[in-house]
Amino acid sequence: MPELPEVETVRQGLAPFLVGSRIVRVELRRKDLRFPFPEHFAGRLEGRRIVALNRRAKYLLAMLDDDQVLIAHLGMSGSFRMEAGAIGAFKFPRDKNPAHDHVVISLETGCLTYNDPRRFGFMTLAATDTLAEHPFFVGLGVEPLSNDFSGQTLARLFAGKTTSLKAALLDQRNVAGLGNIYVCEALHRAGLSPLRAAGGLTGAASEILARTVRAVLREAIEAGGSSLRDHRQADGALGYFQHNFRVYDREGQACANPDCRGTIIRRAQNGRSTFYCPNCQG
DNA sequence: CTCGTCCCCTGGGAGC
DNA sequence: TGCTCCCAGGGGACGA
Repeated sequence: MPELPEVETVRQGLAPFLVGSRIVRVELRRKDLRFPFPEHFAGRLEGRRIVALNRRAKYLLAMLDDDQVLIAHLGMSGSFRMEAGAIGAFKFPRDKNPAHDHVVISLETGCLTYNDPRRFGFMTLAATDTLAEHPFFVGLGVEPLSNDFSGQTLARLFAGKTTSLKAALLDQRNVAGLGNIYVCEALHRAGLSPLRAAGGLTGAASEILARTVRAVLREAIEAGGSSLRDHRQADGALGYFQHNFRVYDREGQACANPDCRGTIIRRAQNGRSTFYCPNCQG
């Protein structure tokens, strides 16, 4: 699911409701998601005020007023939904208990529900000042929308690597936040074959690739992300970047590049589907 | 290092 | 309708 643009869309949608709001009650409807919830999870959240809502790679980070961070990862199918309402006025999802609503967080500003059919997502708590050393974050690569990301960065990261461009971009230790969709889309826009060795990139190609990665992420965020099955914006609205896919899930269709008469193909790389145009991606 | 494979889990779609 | 099989925005463990 959720790659960087979807997580960022969720962050932007939730921030107006969460930042400055106090957590009133936390209801856990099971003892675990991908991992067990930490000890006293609900109790450690209740009464806390959220002072900022940040994102690192595909992680959402709710900074709390006691210098703890609520870390949330959406896995493949996780989503948050915010139902705004004054305190006392919002309703805990009462009668209906939708099968995959696993966490319900009541705030002064409304009700935040975490839904995750496949339960590959998770939530945990960490101390703010140790976040950089936390196992989830210590090995994470560069943020592709930060000033640290450039063609030079890519060239340095990929130098000497024999692995494919596809695998190198998907590896969160290099660039953090890209997933299968946006790697495929960026490589197509850059005119680069996903099969090429990452270490063989020229300086010019690195620049183009860095630019297209940023462009495709920015456009996707602008579009509210890509809604395939599970992704929703925080208010429940669908993202619409999936209509702008040029290769992802377009096997057998004509290449979207107007100068190209190729046909999109799908092939497995590192156990995941890669979509690309063998004609214009060299 | 890099690869393939299997795993976590549920659901949707294709094909029979 | 129903069954089986394959596939899915992620990530990690393990062995070759």
